[in-house]
Amino acid sequence: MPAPASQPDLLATAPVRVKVLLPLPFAEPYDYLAPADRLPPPGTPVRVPLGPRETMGVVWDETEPAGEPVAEEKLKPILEIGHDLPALDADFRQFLTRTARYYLRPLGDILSMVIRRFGAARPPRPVTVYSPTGAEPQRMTPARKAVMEVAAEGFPRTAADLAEIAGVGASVVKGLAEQGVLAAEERAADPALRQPDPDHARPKLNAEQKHAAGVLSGAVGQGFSTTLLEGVTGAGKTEVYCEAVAEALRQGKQVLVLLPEIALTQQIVERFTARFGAAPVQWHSGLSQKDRRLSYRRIVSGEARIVTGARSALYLPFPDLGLIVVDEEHDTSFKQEDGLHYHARDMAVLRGAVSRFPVVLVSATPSLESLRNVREGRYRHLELRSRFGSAGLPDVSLVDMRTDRPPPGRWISPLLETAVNETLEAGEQALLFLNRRGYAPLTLCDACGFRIQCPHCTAWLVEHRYLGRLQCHHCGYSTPKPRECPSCGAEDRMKPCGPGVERLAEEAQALFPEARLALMTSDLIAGPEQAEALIASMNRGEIDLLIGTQIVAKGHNFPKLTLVGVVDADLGLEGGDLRAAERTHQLLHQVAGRAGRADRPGRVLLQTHQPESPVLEALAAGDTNAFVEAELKGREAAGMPPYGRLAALVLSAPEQAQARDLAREMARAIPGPGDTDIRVLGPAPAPLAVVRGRHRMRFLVSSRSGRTLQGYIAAWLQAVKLPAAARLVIDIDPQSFL
DNA sequence: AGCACGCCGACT
DNA sequence: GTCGGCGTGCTC
Repeated sequence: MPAPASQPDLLATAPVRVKVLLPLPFAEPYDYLAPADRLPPPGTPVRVPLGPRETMGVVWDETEPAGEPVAEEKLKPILEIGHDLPALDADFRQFLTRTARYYLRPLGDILSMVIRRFGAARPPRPVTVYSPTGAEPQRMTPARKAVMEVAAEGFPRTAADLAEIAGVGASVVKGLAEQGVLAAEERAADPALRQPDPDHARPKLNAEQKHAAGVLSGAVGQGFSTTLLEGVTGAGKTEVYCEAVAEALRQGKQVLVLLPEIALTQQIVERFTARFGAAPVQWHSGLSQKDRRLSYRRIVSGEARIVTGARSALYLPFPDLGLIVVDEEHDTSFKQEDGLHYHARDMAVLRGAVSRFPVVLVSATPSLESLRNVREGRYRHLELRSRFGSAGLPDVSLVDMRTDRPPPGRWISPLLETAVNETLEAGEQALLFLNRRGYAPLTLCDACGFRIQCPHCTAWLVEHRYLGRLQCHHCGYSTPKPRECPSCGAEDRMKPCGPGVERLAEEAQALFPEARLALMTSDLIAGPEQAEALIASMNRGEIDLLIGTQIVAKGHNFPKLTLVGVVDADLGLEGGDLRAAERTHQLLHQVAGRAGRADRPGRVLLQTHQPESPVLEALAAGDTNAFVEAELKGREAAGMPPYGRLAALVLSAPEQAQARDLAREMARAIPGPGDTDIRVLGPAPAPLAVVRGRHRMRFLVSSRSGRTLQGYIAAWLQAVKLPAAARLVIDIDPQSFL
């Protein structure tokens, strides 16, 4: 806050125009005034007036004059420089600009991701802590004695802490301080961070790992490169990329390790702590506000040298970033699908390109995008074989559900049932995997056939029996399960239809009454600590049969697990999602990686109605290369990613007729065919035609040859004027088409 | 994103 | 006759 007296002084020299980018949906920065002799350089955070209010912004680079400059008399002065806020360096500003251009979003929207965090930069107010001076109190009372004993432990503590531990009132501490028995001292509330040591515990690497580690470390400090590090679970990928992390530390660089799921961070944190002798700084949505603020300050000050983070960590202004590792690079949760759509893996590569440092993508089952980039020579490729050799791979077999049929209303086939029994009798653990949350995905009236639908969306409501409610997995709507049919009024005729994990658990408990069973799903696990507790319990052998959704298939290692049953291996193959086959393959490969890590050979049973599908055949044969080869050929033939490109445009409006009419209007503005290979499909009702009461129409834009679509879409949209009630969401490289 | 300005229904 | 609904548009 500038002293009022200094205001006239600020404007004493002729003020000049400065570009300031605001965290609002504007593509261009606004002009403000700053004193010529104290010109804030680009990247400086500033507070500026905007209409009747104020907002934070960032001084931006001079841009190409977009048109008429704003009239001089409209310009307002910058109010304040954000002294304790992080400046955005030129590379980072360039990164934001490129992100905006790639995803066709106003630059200000991208900046808002950065500015949202500014609140965390303010240091906490210093606290007063007390430690003994060595002097004796004038009169020793029991209360004073208790305080002195706690203080003698040697850690400076706040008055409140001392009093609480000693079990006395805070006034006792104050009294001792006044007498000079305790010395007061101001302490910045951020404790010092223990720094990682690149040479703390260097692992023994085999020849292959050593080679890979050498290549990765050698790339650090040598400009931009992208390397795909591929290797099955247990092949030592983490140990290998940690050598590159160590090299970056030696060069004084910060390192960002991106992880797809909070559930995964705990074990990575432990491994990093063991390797470097200090815990990495974490950044993810599960942090408390206090921890997040602390992490933020450590990251933007450069104190944090190794940061493990979720995708949003990419948009933190690291002052010294010199390496990004994207672990589990194939994971679909790197693509943010709401609000700002961006793919953290792709943006990590962009970040490295802009700032000229290496990026390492790590996976047991790389995405087809990355594999193609390897084939085209854009990415380096390092492969690690399993240290157990191929003998460690589990035995995958298909269960044909058309012949090996479970009884009606059940989903565990006799073959799978037998296998589970054998496993449990041998004292080993089994896992049943079904990627469907809840009890039943559909509830219908067996009197009239009525199906319960979400009132706001076009999705069925999913029964969650432990909650006793029906829930919409798209908008979160939930309602108690009705006893009467909402349509015909028949009582007690609402029947669950199809399996969810909760129902599968019920079936399993009935089939295996002796088994100690645990259910692991994203909605039953409150946070990383709970996930960790469940994993630990599994490792201690307190669970015989684990039942779960996707969440169980993410990077855990259960040594006593020897059987995995995939209850519906077809699930991912339906629904017209172009990546379904790839996802199924990755998922099963990951699940397969769980089984039989130690001395026991693992078994995987895939229940399917399509045992002859090439995907399942390739999996049963354990032939990953065959799968990748076939899938890449198919994508190329279809002109689909990673060969072709896609973008989805979803137009939504409160009224169906309005959405339809506006979509037609947009369709009329579609640029003529010209000589391009770009095609527009639609408008069609989006797969989820109604979400949160808004009616959605979708266009799909595709280029078979892989030409970028951004220019085409931008030109198209320039010709369209939409009313305020309508919203248009552009999704470049959509993952799911919902 | 906010926030104001601006034209049509139920209230003192 | 006014208070207030949120549709449209502007903010350097």
